[in-house]
Amino acid sequence: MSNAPLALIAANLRRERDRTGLSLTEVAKKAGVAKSTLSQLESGSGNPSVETLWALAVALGVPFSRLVEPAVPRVQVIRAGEGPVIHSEQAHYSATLLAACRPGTKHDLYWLALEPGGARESLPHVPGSTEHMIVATGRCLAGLVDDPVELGPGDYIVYPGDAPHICKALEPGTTAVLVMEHTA
Amino acid sequence: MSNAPLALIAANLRRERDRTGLSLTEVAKKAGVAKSTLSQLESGSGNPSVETLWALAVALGVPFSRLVEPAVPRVQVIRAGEGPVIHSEQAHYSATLLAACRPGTKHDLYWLALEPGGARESLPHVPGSTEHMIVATGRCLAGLVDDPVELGPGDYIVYPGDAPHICKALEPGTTAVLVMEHTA
DNA sequence: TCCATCCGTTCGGCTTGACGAACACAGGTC
DNA sequence: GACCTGTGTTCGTCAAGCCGAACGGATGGA
Repeated sequence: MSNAPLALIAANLRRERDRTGLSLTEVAKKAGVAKSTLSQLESGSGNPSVETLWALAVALGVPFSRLVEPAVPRVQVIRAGEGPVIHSEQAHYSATLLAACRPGTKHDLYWLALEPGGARESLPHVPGSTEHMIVATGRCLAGLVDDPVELGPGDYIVYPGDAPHICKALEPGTTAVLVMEHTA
Repeated sequence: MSNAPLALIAANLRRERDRTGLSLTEVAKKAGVAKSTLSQLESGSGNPSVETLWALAVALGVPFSRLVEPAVPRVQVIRAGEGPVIHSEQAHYSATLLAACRPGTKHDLYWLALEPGGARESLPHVPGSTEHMIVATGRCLAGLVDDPVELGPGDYIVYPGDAPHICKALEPGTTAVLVMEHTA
């Protein structure tokens, strides 16, 4: 979240336009903005209005945020038990980080291995974050602290990550995938 | 991706400011913009420049895109076998959509149930997309068509979604979580 | 009641983004 | 060579965003 998104926007506009293979003139016409405006934006001068940038995003066929945020990466495999184990506070669970939230992406990916006994109770973290959990094997209790839900294999739950939530295994060998989505 | 983000921005600004509990005056001062400007923006009139909106996003402690895109939900559970099955071309596999890529988010979440026999070979889809797969149960062959990798429970793989890739069960009852990340 | 202090809104001004036209340049075609 | 059509750039003009100040309203002491 740098303080000067203008250069970033310039680079993004250029990159996306290159991707489509369209000319500056074509994109400008398609978006309904003056080509002079687009030219200035791609050169890094100028502070576009939201409407202008929006029109360009539509013309380029990309989501708005693609023009305002950094770019991104190929094939990688992490074998079970190989990845960096992030938390392991109690012996009752471990979380392996599979994919960290690189700049440009908006989610972390964890593999959870849970054992009955301790409840993993998380305090709210980053405001605006959302957690998605899919149970792979076993059974567990998950969701908000004041309204947990029992889940089995293949079950899926979403809940706000910025509210107190819980995750507690009901069977030995319970595993799950956790997608931590950062909207903030 | 409506064509009039102004009303959306207005609502988002108001909502985020309410969340912080700050007054209009405070936020404006913190962001370094005139409170008159913020007032107009929250009332839906006005088409802010990127810099202005950026400053407000920083002041509110939210990512830029949070102000430009629709809001999100709360707790939701999809039981195994309940969600909409998106593809089921061959009897050899089914994909259940758990979380669709809502505007503002950047990934789809699928639960895959695979049976040996057919190979699910996907043509490249959206340029710039990336797929993350974690095997829940069973074994399968996944990755790029010309260099597949054998995976077991808990194994994780990332690969570009815009290249030809494959997913083929090696055991009956193979299940996996698929995160389709849209960077474009 | 009066005053103080906050809230958010509405009002002129200055600044700046967006536009269209004119511009310089490159690659074809005759 | 002259000519046209495309590229992307740089100008001057106009509209609009942004600003600060002045405003009406709500609250809370003294």
